[in-house]
Amino acid sequence: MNASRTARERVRAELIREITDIARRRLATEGAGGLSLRAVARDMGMVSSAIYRYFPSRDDLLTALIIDGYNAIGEAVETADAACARDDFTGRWLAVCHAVRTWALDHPHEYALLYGSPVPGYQAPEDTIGPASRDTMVYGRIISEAQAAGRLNPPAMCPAPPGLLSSDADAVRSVMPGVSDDVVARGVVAWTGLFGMVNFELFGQFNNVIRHRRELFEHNMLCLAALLGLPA
Amino acid sequence: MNASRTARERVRAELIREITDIARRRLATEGAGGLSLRAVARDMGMVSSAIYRYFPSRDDLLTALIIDGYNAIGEAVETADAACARDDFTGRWLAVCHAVRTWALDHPHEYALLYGSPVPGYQAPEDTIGPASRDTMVYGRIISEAQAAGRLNPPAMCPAPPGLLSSDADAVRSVMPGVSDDVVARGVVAWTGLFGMVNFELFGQFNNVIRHRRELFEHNMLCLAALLGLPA
DNA sequence: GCTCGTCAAGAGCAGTGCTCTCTTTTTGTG
DNA sequence: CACAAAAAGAGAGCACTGCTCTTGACGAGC
Repeated sequence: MNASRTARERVRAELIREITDIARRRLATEGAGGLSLRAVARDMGMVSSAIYRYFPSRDDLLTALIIDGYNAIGEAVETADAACARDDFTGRWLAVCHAVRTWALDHPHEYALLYGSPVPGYQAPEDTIGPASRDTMVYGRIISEAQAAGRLNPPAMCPAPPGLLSSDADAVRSVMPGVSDDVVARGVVAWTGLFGMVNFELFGQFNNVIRHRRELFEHNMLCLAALLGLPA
Repeated sequence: MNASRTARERVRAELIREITDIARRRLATEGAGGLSLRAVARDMGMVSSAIYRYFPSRDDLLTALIIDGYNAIGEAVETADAACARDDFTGRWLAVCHAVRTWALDHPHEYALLYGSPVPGYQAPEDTIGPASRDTMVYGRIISEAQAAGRLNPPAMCPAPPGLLSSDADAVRSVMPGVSDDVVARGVVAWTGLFGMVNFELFGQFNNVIRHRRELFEHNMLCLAALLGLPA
């Protein structure tokens, strides 16, 4: 009986996988707003109402895609980091930056779903926050390990962070242990700077202005690395 | 005849203004995806088809809102900058940062329309690129004037920008004349860093992590000011 | 006064998310 | 093996969307 129940479960899981695959493909061509359950159903030769057996609403399908997306970019970042020498902290940071940018360029609509404007009327459920931090955890580990190795020497240029921020710094330190409030703040600058750069490129703010985007990106990420105090 | 034609034109212009006002109000509550011409028409006691006399398509209405939005944030940035002493370059930068952030928090959906993911299926027409750079021009002027006043002393920490980037730097220098390639690159870092920070706050990446957002924002913008070489 | 352009109004098309009912298929159990 | 229960598919239907087309009224210029 366990096997038979698994049989049904298996075809169900298979269908769910197929639905998300088709939805992802449609997402890539039409964008998040053009994602329609009816169209997905049509693509699989299913009647529109049947799809509600698998995803009770459009938002649930969206949630599945978001979780998959976070896991995909998280995995991309993890493998990029893993390919570097452990003590090449700047190289690891740069690899993470390029992994984020490359994944974003390869999956623009999925990236927009994760880091762009929230889909109107859609509220991200709790299930997304776990996968959502996979990439950030890799980043935090790099900083922490650089700190622990004594290779993190942030140049004295930023003002001291206001003491008010130490409680927030504690929260950040859960993914980036062992660093000072100052490094936490710089860490947020670099991390948001990375995504700010990717957003500008992807969302069109660089159109007709910046042509050598990869080069500028890499150079700017090195600037942020210097701000972080990673070795040159 | 000129007066009468003007009379007609006047009521037409008045209606267009009313439509965009209502659309903006709906945008604020429903978001870009929920912007519906029929709903706007209903709000003004108009039959849905009549609205197409004024905006031939939903995208045209969106374009109008985008242009208005760029002008609004541009104006906010301009007045914030104008309120500062001309030679307080760091203060002007900080004022610009806060103006962007405050405007974004006050008009989240409009901001998302401008700096968030592009609306699927919507292609921004040429008319938007002028107003789109109002805020950037203020920013560029601050950097240029600081440079001209000899108050821009970027700390030696970034690597030299690759020569490949000098053509892109020329393009950027059209809004930020008189600065080196190095300053151009740092300028892009700071500008994208500003919007990266605002995006993270607005799009939810700081949820459950950062509580003192204004304080962290200001501190981080000061870090970026230091990276730019603005006086402390 | 008549014509012509502008506008409001309505019907209609194709599409959407989602719900309901009805039927078929599959499954675990007496 | 037969049968009730659970799950899935199919279809109709509701209220909504953007957009088009036609019809009829109104006002300005010849």
